[in-house]
Amino acid sequence: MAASGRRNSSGVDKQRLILDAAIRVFARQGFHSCRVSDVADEAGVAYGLVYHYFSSKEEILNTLFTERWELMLQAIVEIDARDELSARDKLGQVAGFIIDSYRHEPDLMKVIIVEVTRAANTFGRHHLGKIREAYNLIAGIVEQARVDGTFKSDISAEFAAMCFYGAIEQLLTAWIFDVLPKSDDDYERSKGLVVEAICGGLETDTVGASLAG
Amino acid sequence: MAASGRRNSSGVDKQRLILDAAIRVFARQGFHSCRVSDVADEAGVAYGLVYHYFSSKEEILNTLFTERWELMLQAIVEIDARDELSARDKLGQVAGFIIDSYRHEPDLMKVIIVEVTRAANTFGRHHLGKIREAYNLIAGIVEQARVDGTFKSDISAEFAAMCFYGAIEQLLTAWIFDVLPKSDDDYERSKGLVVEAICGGLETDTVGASLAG
Amino acid sequence: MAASGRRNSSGVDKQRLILDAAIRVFARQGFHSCRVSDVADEAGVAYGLVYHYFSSKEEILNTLFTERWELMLQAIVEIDARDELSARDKLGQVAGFIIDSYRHEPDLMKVIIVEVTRAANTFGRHHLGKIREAYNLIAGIVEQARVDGTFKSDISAEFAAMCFYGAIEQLLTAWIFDVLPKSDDDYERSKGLVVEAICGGLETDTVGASLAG
Amino acid sequence: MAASGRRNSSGVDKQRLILDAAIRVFARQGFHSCRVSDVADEAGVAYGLVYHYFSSKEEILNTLFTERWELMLQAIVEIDARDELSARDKLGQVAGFIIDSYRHEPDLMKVIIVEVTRAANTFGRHHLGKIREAYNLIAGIVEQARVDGTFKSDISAEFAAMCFYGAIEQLLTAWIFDVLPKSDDDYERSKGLVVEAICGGLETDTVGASLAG
DNA sequence: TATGAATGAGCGTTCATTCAT
DNA sequence: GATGAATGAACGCTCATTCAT
Repeated sequence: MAASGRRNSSGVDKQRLILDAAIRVFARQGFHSCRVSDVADEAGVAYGLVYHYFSSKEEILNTLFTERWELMLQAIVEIDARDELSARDKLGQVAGFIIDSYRHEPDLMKVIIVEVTRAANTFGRHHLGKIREAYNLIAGIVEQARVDGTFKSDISAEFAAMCFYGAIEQLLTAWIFDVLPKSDDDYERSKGLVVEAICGGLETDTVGASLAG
Repeated sequence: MAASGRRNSSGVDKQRLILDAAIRVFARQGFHSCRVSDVADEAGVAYGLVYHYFSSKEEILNTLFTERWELMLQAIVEIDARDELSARDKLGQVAGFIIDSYRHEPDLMKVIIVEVTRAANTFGRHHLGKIREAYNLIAGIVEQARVDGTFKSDISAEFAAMCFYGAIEQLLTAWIFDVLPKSDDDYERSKGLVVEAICGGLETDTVGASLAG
Repeated sequence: MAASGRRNSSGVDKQRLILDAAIRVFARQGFHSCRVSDVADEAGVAYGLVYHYFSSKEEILNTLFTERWELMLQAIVEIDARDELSARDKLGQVAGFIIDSYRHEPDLMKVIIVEVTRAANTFGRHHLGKIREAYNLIAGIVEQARVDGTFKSDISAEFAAMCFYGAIEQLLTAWIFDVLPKSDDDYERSKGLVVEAICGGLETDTVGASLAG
Repeated sequence: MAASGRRNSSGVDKQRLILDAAIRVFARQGFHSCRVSDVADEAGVAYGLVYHYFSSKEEILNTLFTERWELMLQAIVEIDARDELSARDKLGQVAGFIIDSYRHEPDLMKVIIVEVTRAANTFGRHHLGKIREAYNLIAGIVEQARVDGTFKSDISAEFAAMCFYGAIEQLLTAWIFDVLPKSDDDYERSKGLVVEAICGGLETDTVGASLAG
């Protein structure tokens, strides 16, 4: 329980202190626009200590991303393992997990989305493998539903996963940059709505709608 | 026709030359990882000349974005004006326009997406207004369908626009970074599929599906 | 004649300016103990201009070394080509060239000896090939004399070259660090003495001396 | 015998451990290119301990140099005291001592030569006094021979000492950097050859040779 | 227009040294 | 003695931008 993180006499885990400070600074100023000294100042530690714990500024970001992304991958795996859930419900749980992550740690999620997953040609590049794992897990959920006939078979699972993931990431981005309103209620309702939009479609379920397809 | 672009004695529009070189260089190396001299070299001009036509490296990117984004906004406006089209068809035309843009000018679209719309806390920030215009136009199409009853009213138009735009941008991002296959056929089919996924939903149109919503 | 060195409007070759400043600064403070800004200040140019002409601080030193060492190699080759000279006379010319180099450009020679040829495990390492060329040229002169019987055959040419070069370099080092006196007369007399010491030996030419060998 | 070096409970003299580790690390990486922690790692101690025994990284090198150089000075003094030896024999003993030092402790001698005696404008500077003592002792041997007529009087003792010392140091440097071959036989023969070269001269003892002087 | 020499602020990183435990 | 976390000054290098020609 008191496992990770060295703890010095003052009971503070300086490495954690630096990581948390980095979250705030990266979220506020952006990874490229901040200096290592900004992180050190925010953490209240000396400049060099950052390099005692991390080999570079990049490694701080890598650590933040990996820590959190791994949690998400685990969560999706666990959700996918619950056989009692339908594909739609599984996707709903996934959306819920991601949206809750943003609710509880908006700065961290902002950093991960803005500086890593959406920064596809800089940091995202290094983590594309891990990012794809998430796509693949989502695609797996879709694929199962295609096989059992609840999802349309003419839309490939990979394609569907992109639409689903893209919609959620756009949602978070919209919150991050104040393009969509964000009350507790907005967050809660969004969990269901994003799944309704992607799984059920925007169209009302009329005969006309299905014919128009 | 001979509208924009000064033409010097040698008949070459150096400004255009620089812009086109910038597209290739930004796409290849990324905006932050390239130097102004890389762009100048690619264009075959002295790098001082870049500053004759553009006030800064950023202004090159701004110009590229604005040029293209304006075209897209116009296209959406025109699509939206065609009263004979259903909302789904309008969205299909929008998706088609964006996908074709990528097909015909992948480097330019890569730059716009990777360096501007997805770089929300650097360049995207400066263009958020213009980007929102696109969101709003799409939302307008959705809103019309909500009013006439073809689209679900419990999903707000703004929310739906995010899902739709996010799905398409994710699709292009996947192509850009080779996460999804990209043959001519893939491009063509995707136009219909992305609309089918978002408007019609991933689920098959069974009674069960509508009950599950 | 006006060949090397770009010349700007003010008629000054800034690259040369920087090289000459570097000679003074490196000689005064040592390569490792000076900053690039010290060189720039000494040259009276902006910091960045140093990097306009040289890719790194090291390249400045490399350039200084290579320029001068090449001259020396050429000189030795030319001396060696003069068939009318005996081996001793050739070595005398070589010693004379090196000693004159120090007389006329003590700072440059100090830098070359202290920072390159004697810094065998840092810069000397990179130039060992060129340094060996000098050893080999000297060994070539000795070898010729071994063949014609004027030099002892039991001392290999390579070994002899080391003794000769080592003695001269030590001599210059002694001058550099004020261990030996250095008047114009000292310099002139040294040219003959170092050859006399190495070729003729320290011992007087008595029967006893040869028996003692 | 149990003189220097504290011994702790575990029977290990940590100071000696650090010094020996430093010899290996300095020889392998060079003094400037290694960190204090490299030395500590090599010694298997925490790097804070290095500062318990030495006031600075430099003091480690100073200690290594001083220890060894003092031994050499003592040896030369003892050799010089042996009245039964000729000057040439004394110089032969000195050369033998230095060459044997390198044979038995090549790393230590490499460090002393490369990092101190040849690094004249950094560490050599601090030890110039001690280094000069060696020059002077050698010069003393030569001077004695000049007085008794066995050595040429027109070559000053100080000058001769430089030639002799320079030749030997160059020889060791050549071995250190693999410029000359180094078998046991090479080492043994070199002892006599270096003296033969400097005292007897490279030239064969012909009348011509003495006339040429 | 066109060139590229010249400028200089800015930043990531290293590492010797200190010190609380 | 022994540890290694903590400090912070120092420096090489980049590159957008300016400007004289």
